[in-house]
This record gives sequence, structure tokens and C-alpha cells, in this order.
Amino acid sequence: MSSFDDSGALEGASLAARAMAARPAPYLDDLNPEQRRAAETLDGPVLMLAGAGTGKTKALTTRIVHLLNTGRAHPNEILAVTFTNKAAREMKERVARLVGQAVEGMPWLGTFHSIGVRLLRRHAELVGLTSNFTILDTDDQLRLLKQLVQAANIDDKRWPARLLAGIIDQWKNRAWTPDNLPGSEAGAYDGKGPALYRLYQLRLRELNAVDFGDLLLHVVTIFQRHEDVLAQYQRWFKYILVDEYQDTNVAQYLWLRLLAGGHRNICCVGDDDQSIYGWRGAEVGNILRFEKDFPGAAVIRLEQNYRSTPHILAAASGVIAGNRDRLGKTLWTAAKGGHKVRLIGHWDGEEEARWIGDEVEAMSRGTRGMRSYGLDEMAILVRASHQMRAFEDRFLTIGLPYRVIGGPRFYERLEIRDAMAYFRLVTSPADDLAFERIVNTPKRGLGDKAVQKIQVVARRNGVPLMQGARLLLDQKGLGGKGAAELARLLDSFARWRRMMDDPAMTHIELAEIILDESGYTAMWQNDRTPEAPGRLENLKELVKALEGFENLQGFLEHVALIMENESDGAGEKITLMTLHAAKGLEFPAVFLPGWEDGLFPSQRSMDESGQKGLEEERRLAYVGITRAEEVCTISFAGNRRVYGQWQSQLPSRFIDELPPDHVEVLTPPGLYGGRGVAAASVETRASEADVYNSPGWRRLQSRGTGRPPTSPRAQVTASQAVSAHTLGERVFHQKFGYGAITGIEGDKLEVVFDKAGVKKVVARFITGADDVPF
DNA sequence: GTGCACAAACTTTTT
DNA sequence: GTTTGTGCAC
Repeated sequence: MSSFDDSGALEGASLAARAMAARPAPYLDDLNPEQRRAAETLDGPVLMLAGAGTGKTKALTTRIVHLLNTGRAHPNEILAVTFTNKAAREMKERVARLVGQAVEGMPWLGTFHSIGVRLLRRHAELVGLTSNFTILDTDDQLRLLKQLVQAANIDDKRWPARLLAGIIDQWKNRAWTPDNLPGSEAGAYDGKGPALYRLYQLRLRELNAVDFGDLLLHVVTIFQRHEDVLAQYQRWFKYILVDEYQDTNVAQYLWLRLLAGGHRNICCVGDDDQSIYGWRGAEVGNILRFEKDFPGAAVIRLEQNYRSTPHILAAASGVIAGNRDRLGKTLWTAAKGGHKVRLIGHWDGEEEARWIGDEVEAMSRGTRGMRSYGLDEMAILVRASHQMRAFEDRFLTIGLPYRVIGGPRFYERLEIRDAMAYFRLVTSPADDLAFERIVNTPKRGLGDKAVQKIQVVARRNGVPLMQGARLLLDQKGLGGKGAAELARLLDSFARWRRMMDDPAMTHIELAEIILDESGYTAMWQNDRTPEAPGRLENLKELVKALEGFENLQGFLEHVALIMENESDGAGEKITLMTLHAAKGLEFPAVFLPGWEDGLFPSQRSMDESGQKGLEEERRLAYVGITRAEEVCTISFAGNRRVYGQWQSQLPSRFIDELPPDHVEVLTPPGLYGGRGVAAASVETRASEADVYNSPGWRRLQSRGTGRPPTSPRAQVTASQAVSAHTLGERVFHQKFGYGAITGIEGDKLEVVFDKAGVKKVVARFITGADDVPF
């Protein structure tokens, strides 16, 4: 079975030999009893239910080491799958650290997708591909689908290609090929979904391309149709380990079940309470029914938490307790003391950002009896990425260094994708999508019409576009400037391809030559827009990234599978990211802003998936809280701009679910001052948009959080009773229309107008608005 | 064929 | 408030 011996196999063997020689297993002493059981129960199916912060990676990596140490498997006979490259990397590092040697010899430790690619490259011909197939990203995929939709004469206004892309994705997640698509799906996409799906798969095969879903689906298909191939791998992979099992979709589940079918030595690690990828096809059901799938499975619960303080843990448990359908775990900790979860409400999103910015600065100095926290120890976790904006704006103005994780990824940028298209086209001339992308970038006078002509010729002759273009030129089907430019481009590609085969030329030089001679670099150099320099910078970085690879092909594959951006790690910065991106991470201090109904839990999630959606949102809340080690600060705003329109917000229902004993309610800034006579009268005028009169806040107050039932909002106005106006009051302005007062400075008012935005106006131009607020 | 102006649709979450 | 798509003038 030499074909299995990948590059690392040699080191792998020596590593195993070395490990085997070391009989004792001191590494096991480091584990608690449950972790130890998880690491030592090597044979047969094992389900490790590992709560947040319970040391699951430790247990998992120790298990790998133990497998090696007991001589049960060579490093290259262990299949270990993770979801993210980061998790894979971490696991490799930790195994290496435990063994005391680099683990290059674990070729089958990787993400589902990267392992899928490797398997598929080996057996591509079994699904009608050749092993040098291209991996399309979502953008290519969408463009391809758009073409098909338009060709089918479908009104893509009513039936956007995007929708179809989503539908097909879901089908692939469920391991439904065009051939085994259930009848229930017949009506999808105006009844044309199934046919288009078939067409799409056909087209992909013609292009010798696959999308992300195919990386798993094709492999499943191969395993199902070719028993011999499956048997080969069943024998080879003696032990299987799966991380984040709660995130697997049906295709991945089938993939695993097929592979584990023989010996059943499969160990799945997961936490049903942290399943947050249902929208991507993940099936919590997979983990819930593991014991049914693998009768006699050992179920091991890791419940001792080593990360968070008791208050934080209690808050998280309180929230997650609202979910049904749980396997049930009770996290506990030996730790004592610590801060309660802090809760604070704000007037609007900007004030929230302002407060958090100030608080971050204060905490980095050390306040409120807390130790001082470095910026690297703090993170802000948001539900949706657009929430980051307010923070970025604020942090830029106060000069607080921050880092965004998971924003627009490097490889997704326009210039990178263009450059990649050039590279792709050099390595695989049949890549029509790449061709279409760059024929006219930079502008060569080859617009839609020219491209259409090329397509006609190519289709008629059954050849890729590149060849079709050549034919078109030969038949003089194109005139003028366009023809000359096209000829030049084709010649260039022929030349670059020869260079690629020239051993004297490195792929880095080649990449530079391509970008240069194509005029692509020049295009940006001549561009006067402010982002042009940054794009050139990115192109340089792209070329630099090539250094780590042997050739262009290797690089292209790498980029297709790397979804995370390697953001600059230099300097102390506070981290800004989504809750999804934060899974698996931990920070001493965590801020969780935007806990408002509709935003979090997300309205869309609830509309689309009802109770199931709400439960997933709740798990997201759980994930968020459990990221915090020492300080967790939850906040919400009473008003927020949504699509540029101001909306009043209610505190999240999850806030009601926080156990009061473990929560400390903070007073927002500027809300001190005496409570005078004005308070009572003012309160009656308070608009419904008022945070502190909202049902959620009132519930909070009445639950004995140690605060008198007086509305804090009343206190504000008391101190400013000199003004005839109050914060939050609805007003009318001749020119700007209706709005709400957000700031008072003497006779100057800051008003947020429904249509006109924030304005500073003088009080006498304002009249009260008696209509129903918001 | 290119570039600009305006309208509309839109924002979860990502391998 | 943003991005993306469409229509129109050059």
C-alpha cells in the first residue's frame, strides 16, 4: 500500500518507533480522570462530550500520542479531522510538543476539506474528473450558476442565482446528488432547481472543477460506489478522530461512518451546546444519535472547566438551560471568586461603542478593583460582522489599536482573485471561469460582445474558451483593436506556460512576470483611487506568499482551502470578531455588545428556523459567555441604526435568562446626579424607545439586582432639568422632520432625525412631536 | 466598449 | 448606510 506513504511517512515511522520505545506514559498523569479515560479508551467507538473550556484538545492530543506510544498505529494510519485549519495546526503543534518532535508524519491530520481534496485527487477519475481539477470558490460558483440560470431563461430578478447556490449547497451538505435527490425537493427554485443542479454538476465536470461541497460529496460517492476503494481506506485508517463533531453535516457524517465501518475505532469529540453551524447544514442530530449509530459506544463527559470563573460559568449555564434537546452536561469549576457578569445598557449603538472603548482603556490601566488587562487579553464578540463598524470607527478616533478577525479575507479581495485567475489559467488553460474573469482585466477592448463570440466558437467546437479564442482569431471573427489585444494575450499565456516548464525559472519569478506582462500591475499603478496602493501592496504580499510553495499549483490549492486571513499579529491590539469566529478561543476579558432582540437573537434566524433557530442563537450566547476567563461584559443599546434607519431596540431575551445572582448591573456614564422633582414628571414623558423603560430593563430592575426601581434615565434628565427638552424626546423640525433628542448642551440639542440623520440644532427650532414615537 | 449616475436590495454566521 | 446592478450618455 505504498500509495499511502505520503511525504511525511518516513519521519512518521521513525516517530512511531521512537514513541514505541518510550514505554511509560507520563503524559497521562497530566489529565483528570475523565480526560484520562478519553485518552485511554482507544478501541471501539467513543463519544467525548466536552463542554467549553474542559480541556478537550488536551484529551484529544494526548489520545493521539497514546495511540502512537502503545504502537497501535503509525502516525500516517491515524485519520484526524477538524473543521478549521487553525484547529488542525494547533493539534499538530500540541502532539508535537507532547512527543517532543515535529509531527510531519501525520499526513491525515487536517480539515474535512483538505483531506477530501487529497482523497479526491487520488480517485478523481472515478467521478469523471482528472486529478488536477480546480476548486471553485463561492464567487466562481455563483458566476457559473448565473450563466446557467440566464441560459435557462429564468428571470433572475425573481429567482436570484444566489438562492440557487444556497439550495444546491444545502443539497450537497445532505449528500444529495442529482441522482438521489428526494422528491420533496422537486419544487425547489421554481421547480427548476433539480434540473439546474444536474446541469451545474455536468458543467463542473466539463470544467474539471469542483465546488466546496463536492470535496466531500464526491468522496462519499466514490466510497459508496467502489467497495474496494472504501475497503482499502477502512484498513488503512486504523483510528479515526473527529473534532467538533456537533458541526458535521450529513455528507461528513456519511463519510465518517463509511470509513469507520470496519473496525469502528472512531472517537468523536463535540459539545452539543456549541453547535452553531446549523445554517451551514450541520446536524446536531449527528451527535445526539451517536450512541445509536455506534452501539456500545463509550460516552465520556468532560465537565470540569478550567477556563472561567464560577460567575461566568453560572451565567452561561443559566442561559443554555433554556434549550431543550440537549445531551446535558453540568460544567463545574474548582475556581473561586471572580467578577460577576457585568451588564450595561446604552442609549444607542454609538454610545455603546464609546463606552466600550473607554472601558477598554480603563481596564488596560486597571480599574474597579480589577487587575489591568493588556489589549491582547480583551476581545469584542459580535453577532454579525456589520456590528464591528461602530467599534472600528470609535477605535480609530480614539486611537485604540484593534485587530479584526474574519473580515474580508485576503484571498477574497478583488486584486488577489484577479491575479489568481491569471495563475490558474497558466496552470490549467481549460479554466473558463478564470478566462472570463481576466480577458478584459485590464481593459483590452474585449467586452461582452467579444466574449460572447468566443463562447459561441468554443461551444461549437467543444473546446475551452482559451482555445475558442484562438480559433476565433484564426477565422478572423474579430476585428480591430480587440483582435490585436486578444492575440497578444494568447501569445502571452503560451509564453508563460513555456516558462512554467522551464526549470531555470522559479514560480515566484514567473508570477511576477505574469502580473507585469499582462499589464495587471500597471493597471493599479495608473489607478488614482485611494485603494490602489493597498491593492498593489496585497499583490506584493501574494507573490511573497508563493515562497512557501514549490510551484503555482501547490499554491493555488492551498489558497482555495485556506479560509482564514493571517492578520498581522504585531503589537498589542484588542480583538474584534464574530461569535462564530470566536469558537474555540478564550480571552481574559470579553465584551458582548448588541444583545438586543432581533439582532441577537437574530430575527432572520428565528424567522427561518423558528424554535430551532432560537436555540442555535442561544448556543451562540453560550459560546460567547464561555469565551471569557475573568471578566464578561454584556451590553445592549436602546436605539440602533438598521439599514441607515433608526430603530428602537429591546434588550435580548437572553438577558432575562441570565441568573441575577451572577450579574452586576452597571450604571452608564453620565447617569449620575441627584434625583429631583423633575424626575417624576419627566418619566411620564419618556418615549417607548427609552432603554430604561423597556420591558427588558424593567424586568431586570425588578429582579433585585440591587438597584432601586427608579429609572436611571430619570436621573439623567434631573441633572439637566434646566432644559425644556429631555433625552429621547420625540421632536419635529421644519427642515429635518421627525427625530429624537440624543444630546443636550444648554440650548443646543443633538437630534437624530429619522430621515436626515444626526444634527446639532438650536432648541428654538424644535417643536415637540406628539405622534407615537418610532 | 467604457464610465458614470441612479435605484434597489440588502447584512447573520463560513469550510 | 452600503454595496451591487442597471440604464444611459459618451
